Amino acid sequence: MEQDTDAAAVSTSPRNRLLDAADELFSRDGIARTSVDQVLHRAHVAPGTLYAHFSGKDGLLVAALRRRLDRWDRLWQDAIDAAASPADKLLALFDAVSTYRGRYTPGRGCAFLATSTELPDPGHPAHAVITAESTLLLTRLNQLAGAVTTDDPASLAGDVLLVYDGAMAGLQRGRTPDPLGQGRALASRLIRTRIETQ
Amino acid sequence: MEQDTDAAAVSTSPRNRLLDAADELFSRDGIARTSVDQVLHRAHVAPGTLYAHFSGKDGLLVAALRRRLDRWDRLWQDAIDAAASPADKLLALFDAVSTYRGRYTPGRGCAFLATSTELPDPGHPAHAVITAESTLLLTRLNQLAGAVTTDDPASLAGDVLLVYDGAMAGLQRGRTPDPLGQGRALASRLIRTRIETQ
DNA sequence: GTCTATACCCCGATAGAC
DNA sequence: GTCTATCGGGGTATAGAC
Repeated sequence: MEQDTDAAAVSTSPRNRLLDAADELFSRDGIARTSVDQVLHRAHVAPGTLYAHFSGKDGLLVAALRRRLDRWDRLWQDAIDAAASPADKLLALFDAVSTYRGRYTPGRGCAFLATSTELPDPGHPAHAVITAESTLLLTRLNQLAGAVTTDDPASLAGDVLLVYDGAMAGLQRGRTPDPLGQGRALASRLIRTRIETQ
Repeated sequence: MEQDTDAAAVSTSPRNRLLDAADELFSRDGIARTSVDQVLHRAHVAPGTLYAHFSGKDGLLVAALRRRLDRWDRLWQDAIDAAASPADKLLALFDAVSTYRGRYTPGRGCAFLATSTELPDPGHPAHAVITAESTLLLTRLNQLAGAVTTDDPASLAGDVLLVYDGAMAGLQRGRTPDPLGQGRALASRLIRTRIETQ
């Protein structure tokens, strides 16, 4: 046995290997269906090591979500900074998702949407990170929409968020080939309409 | 003990009580986090009865999803028939969701999206019902879009599906108050734009 | 910090009387 | 069909040596 299921898993610290394994398996197979044993095996780590670094499965999940949100925050901001026009800065949301999925494990969709589905209890510790992601999306989209139009930017931000959520759900469902591209195209049209009619 | 957690649960057959309990608990707390014991207790039914009617927890889930899809199919079609214009028939999708949520247990969002998240394995028996829901949405939306515009109706149908998925994900996340109303409004604008520019 | 071994619990499913 | 009692298995978490 002892076959390497993940080649990169052995090159970093046990803590990082645990986060990598958790991130990938939770996203791919679901949280409840992924046992701690599977995570340990994939990370090449012993049980005690997990409980030395995290409070348990929940603690590992929260840490993985937090890392995911940090990475996403930075990557999205970089995409915004690289965009030239206000419209492109708003559309950078969709490009950033593509970049994220290319750089890290694509998974099956949005980990925050998936976690809020699997653990609907607002009292669960993961809920804090889920809420933080919502706050980040809402505040940043509102800022960016304000640079595109002065006529009810909150409404534009809400529309873009709705389309974004649709793309995330579309990735999860997998019934259409490219929900991200479709969402970007629709958002682009929405923005253009706003600019024209103001 | 022996307290009634659900008043209506005792008035129908054991099979229906099981379906009601499963539908509500799976949707509210998640499938994995809902134990068979909880379903049995809520349905006031003994273990053997469940396994006399269904193959097990999975079988119960599939049957509950199937009933959900049947109800949704009928209810949506009724809303379409009641609508006057082609545009309203396309928008009936969002009204039908509101009606469904009012008539049956609202739950936290879309059971098919939630199930595809919790059980991503395409080999799982629930996958057949999930696919059937996708097919129903796609085919019916394409038909309805064809009555609205002759210029690339598939694209309009795809946009409406994206907005619908966004509303479903929005219900799940619960970060904005009324994703369904917002989705209906956005879809209405998309349809109007198509009619004007053709 | 990391390993092997294991405790302890809950879950899904079944057995057998009625 | 419905009840009570229970079996077997896999789950999370911990203990104790190194």
